[in-house]
Amino acid sequence: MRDLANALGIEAASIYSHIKSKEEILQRVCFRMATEFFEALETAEATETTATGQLRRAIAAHVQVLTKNTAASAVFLHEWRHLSEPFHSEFLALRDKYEGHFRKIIKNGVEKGEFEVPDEKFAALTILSALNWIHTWYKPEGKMPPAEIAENLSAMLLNGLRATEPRAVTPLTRVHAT
Amino acid sequence: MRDLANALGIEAASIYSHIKSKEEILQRVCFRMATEFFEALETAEATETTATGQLRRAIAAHVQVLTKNTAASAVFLHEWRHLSEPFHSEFLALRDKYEGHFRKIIKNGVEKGEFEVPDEKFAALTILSALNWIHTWYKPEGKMPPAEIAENLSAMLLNGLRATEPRAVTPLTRVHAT
DNA sequence: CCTACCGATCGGTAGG
DNA sequence: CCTACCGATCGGTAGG
Repeated sequence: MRDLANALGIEAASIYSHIKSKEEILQRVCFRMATEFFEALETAEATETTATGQLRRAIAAHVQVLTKNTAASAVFLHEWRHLSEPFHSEFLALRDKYEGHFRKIIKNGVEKGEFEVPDEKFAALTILSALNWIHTWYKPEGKMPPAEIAENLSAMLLNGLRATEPRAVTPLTRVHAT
Repeated sequence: MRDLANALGIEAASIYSHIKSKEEILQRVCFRMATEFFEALETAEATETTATGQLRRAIAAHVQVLTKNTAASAVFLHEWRHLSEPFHSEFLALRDKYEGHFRKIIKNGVEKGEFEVPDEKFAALTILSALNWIHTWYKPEGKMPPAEIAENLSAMLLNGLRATEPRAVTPLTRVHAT
C-alpha cells in the first residue's frame, strides 16, 4: 500500500478515503476482468455460426483481453486465490461458467462433425491453458501483435503440429512469424 | 517460517540451524525441479528417434515430473521470480535451455516433414503452456492418471481438434476420459 | 488528503 | 534445537 501511495503521490493512509481495504482492489480487478472476458466471448459467439468459427473468434477475443492489460490479467489468473468469501466462490463460479462456454462450443463441434476429441472438458482446459500462458511472455512492443498470436494459436490448436494433410484452416491473414 | 516450524514441530528460530535463509529453500526447490525436468527430458529424447516419438515422450516426461509433486511444481513455475541474483539469471538460462530442447525436437520434425508449424519457438511455448497449466487442476486422486493426461495432451497437440482426417496418432493406450 | 500512530507479523540473530 | 529478542514492515485507524 505504501508503494501504491507513492506511485499516486499521496500518503499511504490517504488511500483509505478511496477504498475500504486492500482486498477491495483485488476484488475490483478480478471481477472487472471477468466481465471483460465474458463480453468479448459473447460477441465472438454471436458473430459466428460454425463451431470452428466460434472457437477461432473466442480464442482471438480471449487473447485480445489478455494482452490489453497484462498486469490486470496476471491478477485475474493468479491472485484471485486470495479473495475472501463470498468473493472467492463467486469468482470460481464465473470461471467455471466461462470454461463452460468453451466446452459447449467444442461439444457442438463434435456433434456437427467438425471436431473429434477424447474429452470436451479436457480439450477446453488445454485450449485455455495454451492461451493463458501468453501473459508470462507477451510484450506489447514485441513483434507479434495479438491478432497474429491468436491466429497462430488457432492454427496450432485446431490442426496440431502434424503435416500429414492439407491445413484445414487457412485464415485470410495467415502470417508466418519470425 | 513460523508455519513451517510449526509443521516441523520445532521453534521458528531453530530452522536457521538447518538453512541459511528463507530464500535458500526457494533456491533448492527451483533448482532441484529443474534437474528433474532435464533428466526426464533427456531420457525421453534418448529412447526415441522420430520427432513425433520424441515429442510424445517429452510430453509424457514433463507431465510425470509435474504431477509427482504439484506443490514443488507450483514453486518451480511461479516463485522463481523471487530468486535473487545470480540465481534468478541462472534459473532463466536453464529454463531457456529446456525450452530449446523442445524447439529443437520441433525443428527436426519440420525438417523431416513430420511437422508443419508457422514458428518453432511459438509452437514450443504453446506446448509447454498447455502442459504447465495442469498443476492448477491436477489432483492425484482424480480419475485421470498422469500417463493418460499425457496421452490426451499429445493427441490434442499433435493432431488438433479437427476431425477431417484419420488420426495420425493412435497410441497403444488410447483411453477416452470421463 | 495529512499527521501520528497502532498492533500484528515478518525474517532473522545472540547466546546458550 | 530453545529462549529471548530485534528492527522493519504490514494493513489499517483516529482525528483532523
